[in-house]
Amino acid sequence: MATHKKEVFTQKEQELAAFAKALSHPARIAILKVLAQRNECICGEIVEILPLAQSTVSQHLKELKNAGLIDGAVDGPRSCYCINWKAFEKFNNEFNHLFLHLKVKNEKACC
Amino acid sequence: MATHKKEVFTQKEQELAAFAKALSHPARIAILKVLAQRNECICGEIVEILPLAQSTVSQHLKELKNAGLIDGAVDGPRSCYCINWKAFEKFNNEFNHLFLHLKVKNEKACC
DNA sequence: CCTATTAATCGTATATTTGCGATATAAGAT
DNA sequence: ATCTTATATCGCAAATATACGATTAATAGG
Repeated sequence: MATHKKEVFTQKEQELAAFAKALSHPARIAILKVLAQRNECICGEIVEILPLAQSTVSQHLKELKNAGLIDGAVDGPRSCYCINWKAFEKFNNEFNHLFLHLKVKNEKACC
Repeated sequence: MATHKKEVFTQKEQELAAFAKALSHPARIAILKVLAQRNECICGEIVEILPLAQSTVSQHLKELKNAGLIDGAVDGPRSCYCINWKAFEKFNNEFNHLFLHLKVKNEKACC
């Protein structure tokens, strides 16, 4: 009946899942790649590069921004986005912390 | 009208997005934590630990398995799962490769 | 003020995800 | 063979996500 019992899980679990969710669509990966490659912040350029409608790109940007992975600023009539590297570092750290240090403990697979 | 234009993106982008999607739910993060902490492979224990129905847990396990993040083996009347560390390493490497080495290039934020 | 440009938002259609109970399956125990 | 235990799968309901066109908002330039 009910959907999404997210509240039941820990803060960390929800946070990590939220990060991962932001990365869970190829379009958003592609957007991040564009933002990472250009030193300048882009906006409508992304629309030209990706085979998606302007409104769709805008929506993906919004999700990335909500997740904290990018920053956005209004620059006159256009918008300027760039990657929030600190957030990426945090995600990477949390990810490594959660799993990779446990790897040493039980490297041997059991199945 | 049409949904999901995933095909339009590169193999790498789709692959990374698929990994991220597998991690994009707190329940799956929690399952992976349990699997990582126990040296032995678990199965129904997860159902007892998580506040989810057996069928729901089974479905999450299936998704993790499909994504290649865990391995599963039938052990008599029960099933045995464990983390596929190689897949995790691959995910981590791809992730770092895509973004973190670009960080050096343009550390200075622009927004 | 009017117009063009750029981006955000709204409305809508469709697809996917999530969750659960019920049922099926498979193997060990009796 | 039957019963029990442990999982997977099916079918369904509700929630989300994805994509797009159309519209709105905001600004720069004339």
